[in-house]
Amino acid sequence: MRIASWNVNSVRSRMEQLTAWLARAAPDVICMQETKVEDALFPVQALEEVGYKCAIFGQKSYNGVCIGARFGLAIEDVKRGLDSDEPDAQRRVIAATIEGVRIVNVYVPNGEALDSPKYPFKLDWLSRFHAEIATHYKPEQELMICGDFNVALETVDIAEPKRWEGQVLCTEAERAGVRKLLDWGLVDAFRQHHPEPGLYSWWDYRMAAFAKNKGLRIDLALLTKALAARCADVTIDKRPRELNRPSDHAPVVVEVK
DNA sequence: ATGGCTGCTTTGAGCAGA
Repeated sequence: MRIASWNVNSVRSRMEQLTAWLARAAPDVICMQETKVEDALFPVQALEEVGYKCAIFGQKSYNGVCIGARFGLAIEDVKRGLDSDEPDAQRRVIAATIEGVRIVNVYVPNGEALDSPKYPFKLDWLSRFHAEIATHYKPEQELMICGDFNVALETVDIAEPKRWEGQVLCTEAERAGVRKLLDWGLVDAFRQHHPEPGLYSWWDYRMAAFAKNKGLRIDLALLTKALAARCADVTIDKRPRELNRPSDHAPVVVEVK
């Protein structure tokens, strides 16, 4: 089974690139973040026309997540949001079971800046997310948490570590929030297969960051050991980022035997 | 380099992303 995760930065403005990529990469599951559309306006039919059924959890303009699965694969036990969410919470998590694998698709808050209220919101969100995982799941089961974590865990995940030192996406407090998940019983599957530097998942739209490969690896696939044992490879597909008016994120593809 | 791109929004300047 091939499971992909992609922050598409608006599913509607990305439809042409998304459907072309799905046809080429042929994932069995596509987890999207930042769909930026309320459920009633989500392009359900267009995705069905290219062979994917979607479980969606969106909102107008901001955030929004989706798990799509190739026809024939049942999307079971869908859960939207966190136990600790307020009724009108930002829509950042959707979970489902497909082929016996529990998949939790997340769009972690950006945090904006150290002096912004969004930064403590991000840290609190990570804490609440950890509580959600620890409450509902066991490290022994086959579980994947994938998505846009908006955290670069290591220096090797940053093209310009000095420029980013202490900045949002790279602070110790944010990293501690993600490491708490790892300590619970998950591995950063991409790094297990690709320890080398220069590999990123996001590049700023500005300053020709992609052309210079000045990126960050902030899109992750965290797997329990039980699932990591079945993982043949994890890749970041840079090709969609080369297109005209792309998402600023590249898809991450997890191959499970 | 506090700009620089891009997508969204009661359509056009301001917010948000990262």
